Amino acid sequence: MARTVGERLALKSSRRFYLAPPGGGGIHPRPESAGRHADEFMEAPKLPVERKTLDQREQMNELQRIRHSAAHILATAVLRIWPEALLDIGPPTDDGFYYDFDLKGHRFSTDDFTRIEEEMKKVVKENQVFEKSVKTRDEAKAYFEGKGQSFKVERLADIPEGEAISFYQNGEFVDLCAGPHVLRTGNVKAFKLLRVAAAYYRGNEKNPQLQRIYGTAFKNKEELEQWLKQQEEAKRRDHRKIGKEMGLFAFDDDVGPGLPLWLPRGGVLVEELEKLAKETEFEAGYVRVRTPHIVKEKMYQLSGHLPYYAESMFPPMELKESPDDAHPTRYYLKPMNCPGHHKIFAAEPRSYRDLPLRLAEYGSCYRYEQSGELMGLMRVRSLQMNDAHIYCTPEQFAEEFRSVNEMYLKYFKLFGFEKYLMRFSTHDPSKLGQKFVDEPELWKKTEDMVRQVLVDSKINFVEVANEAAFYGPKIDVQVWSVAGREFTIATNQVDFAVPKRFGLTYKTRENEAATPLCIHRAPLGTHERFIGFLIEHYAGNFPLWLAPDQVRVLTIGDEPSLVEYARGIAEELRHHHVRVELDPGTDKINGKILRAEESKVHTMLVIGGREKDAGAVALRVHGKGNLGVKPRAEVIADILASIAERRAG
RNA sequence: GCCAAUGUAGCUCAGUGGCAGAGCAACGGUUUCGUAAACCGUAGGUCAUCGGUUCGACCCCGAUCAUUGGCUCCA
Repeated sequence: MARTVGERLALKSSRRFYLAPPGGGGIHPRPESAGRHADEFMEAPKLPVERKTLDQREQMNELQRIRHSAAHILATAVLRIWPEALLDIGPPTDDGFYYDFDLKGHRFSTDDFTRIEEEMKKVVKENQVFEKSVKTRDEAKAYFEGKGQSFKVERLADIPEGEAISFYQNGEFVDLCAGPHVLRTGNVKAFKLLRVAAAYYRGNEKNPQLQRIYGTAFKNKEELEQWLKQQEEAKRRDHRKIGKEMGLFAFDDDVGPGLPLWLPRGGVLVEELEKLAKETEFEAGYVRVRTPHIVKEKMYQLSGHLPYYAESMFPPMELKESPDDAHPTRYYLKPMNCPGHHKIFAAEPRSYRDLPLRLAEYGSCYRYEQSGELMGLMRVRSLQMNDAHIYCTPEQFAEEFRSVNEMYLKYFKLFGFEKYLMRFSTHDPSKLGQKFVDEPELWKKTEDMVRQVLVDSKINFVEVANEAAFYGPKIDVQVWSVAGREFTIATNQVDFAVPKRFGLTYKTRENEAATPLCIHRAPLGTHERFIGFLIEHYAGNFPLWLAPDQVRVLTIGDEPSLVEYARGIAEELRHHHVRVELDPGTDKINGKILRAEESKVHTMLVIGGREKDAGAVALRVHGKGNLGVKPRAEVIADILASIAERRAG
């Protein structure tokens, strides 16, 4: 995880297609699907993998070399046990390494790990030297053809003419490899195999599936142990685990995969986020709209979703005028909100005086994500987006974009996000009119403006050419789940193409029709993913304003006057809309505290005879322990202030 | 969608080709207590679903569903 942004980006692979309809030959823009924007609220485009130069490879740090060498040692061991295995590649990764094999007669399973690791240990103990040699292209080809290593033969073709074709050998194992490695196998002192997985050859699903073995390696056993411990820690923060423990959300087979049920405590998180967004957006001059969940097929033909996006949409429902109606009207569940908002723009005549028009909606969308892609709350099929579309004139554009960006930063500060990456995606001028809409001046102008906004805000960002949406540049905010997966949590996109497709116009001061520019933005992404991320970010220990259980009043015993005093406190808090419960039972105070701590109740007010007599409460805060006896009024005032100010603690 | 692993009480998990188990939670009592577990009892299960093998299947086999780990996808 210590990888720099640049390194991380370089590892990502790219398989985007804006273009290339099936069998369509030439490159031309995808239909201007409004939906495209919305989806990028959800998903990160992957970044292009560029073949590393030999210079870059030389800069591999020690840990990466260890891991790269560990991959070779793994392959050495596997070939000793299964000599018929075909080899693909075995690079270091962010937190370890893998090696891809094609092995017909055997499916790797974790049961094989002990055996493979034993063999790897032998290789390490043999302390073989990693010896580099150079072959000509023909020699290399002949060598691998002789061994039947067909993947290696194909990989040879990737090496540019003029670049040396190098091999590394340790013991009996020889691999096509640009290096670098550690000096000897004995330098790989701490490693562990982690999991097996399938991986398509060259990442293309049309290619054969290889068996991939993942592992990790460190400089020494201590660092390995520490990393394994951290992985355990991460598992405890997993939003799926905490969500179950805290009763935040649930899935049910009868409801369907990827369709979360928000339980009352999770519903609190939803409500609080919406409250935050509505206040923030109101202050920023947004107006709220609402659009239906189902929309006629015609709309998605106009937006361009059909037919290209159809497979990511739930299949349509058909309305027949009569049982044998040959032309039923089809309705689709909306996969995004943009088309509806465009129609709201179009619903009334617009003047330049109406702009900027900022239409906001926490819209419910449905997407038929592939079954294998679903992941807790992070990737779902029903989602609610913190969506808005800002329609404005070119003159207003920079200011609007800037204030959207500020809204992001305000949110991130509020939640204390530190580890995120803003990725600025721009166009490639050579692909204007193909991958990108042919508006060279608008591209340049808006990209310069976006870049300036980012520079002015002094936040870290990376700029990635050729990754913009076809209709304009954009900023994606990338975060990482505790499990290490990367997600787009928020997005801010410029659109100077789709409003035209919808025929949206406003009257200028000169009384001419002009097409507005549009900004698609979702700083809080979707409830599902954002809350999933928040759960992990806070490890379920939410600040008071967000905490599903804000306050619990615990009595020491159930003596009636004591319970009465405690109930009065709870009622006063509830009157101020604090989520408070009373625990008046006969359980021992230790037991009550244990249960409150376990369910992550933020503030516990312990009430015994002494507190009652003094008009006080004993304050205890989750994770902070007993904070002592304080006057009742003071504690209540502080609770209310903390909630109103959305304090961090 | 593809490959693999997993699926036992609300939760966390034991278990065996021959009557289905524990702790916590729930429920009923007893206990009247000072900052992370007082005690006793009760109830809770089509062992994911469907089919097969077997005298007998939670266990072995197959299919399906779901989850998880990857791959692919991500408009």
